[in-house]
Amino acid sequence: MGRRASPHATDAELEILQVLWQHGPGTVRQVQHALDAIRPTGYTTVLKLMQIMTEKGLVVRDESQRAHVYQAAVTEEDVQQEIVTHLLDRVFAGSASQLVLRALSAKGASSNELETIRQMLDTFKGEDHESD
Amino acid sequence: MGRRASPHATDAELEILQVLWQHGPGTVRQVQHALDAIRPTGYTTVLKLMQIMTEKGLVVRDESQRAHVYQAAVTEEDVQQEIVTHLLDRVFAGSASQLVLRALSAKGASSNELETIRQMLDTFKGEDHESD
DNA sequence: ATCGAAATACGAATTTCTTCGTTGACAGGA
DNA sequence: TCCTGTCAACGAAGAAATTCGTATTTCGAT
Repeated sequence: MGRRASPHATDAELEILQVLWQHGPGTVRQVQHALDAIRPTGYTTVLKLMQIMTEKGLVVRDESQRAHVYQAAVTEEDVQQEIVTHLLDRVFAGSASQLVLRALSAKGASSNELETIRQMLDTFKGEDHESD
Repeated sequence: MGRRASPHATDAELEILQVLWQHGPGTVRQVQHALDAIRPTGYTTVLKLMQIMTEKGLVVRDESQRAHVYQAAVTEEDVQQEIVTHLLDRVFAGSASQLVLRALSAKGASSNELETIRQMLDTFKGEDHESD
């Protein structure tokens, strides 16, 4: 049958969204250049993707210029949240600590990052308190 | 055109792997019952998936019995690690702390879980030292 | 006004994912 | 033995994803 019940962005779409999130609004050409720097990517391929993303509502475009300017229509936060929620269900059986463990060992997080995470923990401890 | 060795387990495949990880080796019927309890799932659907997973090397099967017994051929750890690594690249631009943040807010982690995570942080601080 | 570069639109070809119907094999009981 | 229920095998159908070739439009420079 079809794909996911919830409108997930695909891998290729996520790559494009990352470019838009990091560099702000841009033309197809600009996005294609950014992607091509990482991996050979054709112009029409990127164009087609971005047209589909427009239909899906993942991006919006300003057609007032000859080279249309595209902009992310979903926030980085929302997309990240959705994917992580889905991931917890499907791969981690709901265990957030398992996920965190994998995230840490995935890249040998720096002390800097560890400190950032520690502060987040404190924040959460203050906000949300429920015993098990 | 064979299927790639062990690229990415799909969503449906991950559901099956979870059952095998949690309950150990089982027949198609057993897995189908487990999945059906969560969501209506046909027998032949599960069978087909597990046949494909065998080709991909995600599971192995013992055919000595009439009802073949399937077993996960990849560990939960490896699959989780692979997916998180991919996710960091594609959605979090390498920021582990961002991923952790989303994981925490995804389910309002319990104090119990927060404590577990805190301990993991200490472990990592001891193991890996970089900046700061 | 014309030519050429650059951009968009269109759609085809290919692959993968997911679901499920059908068929044939096989084992145990009446 | 023959019937019945269970199982694996096979393939097909439909949707989505991905890539890219070709046609068309448009802007600006000559």
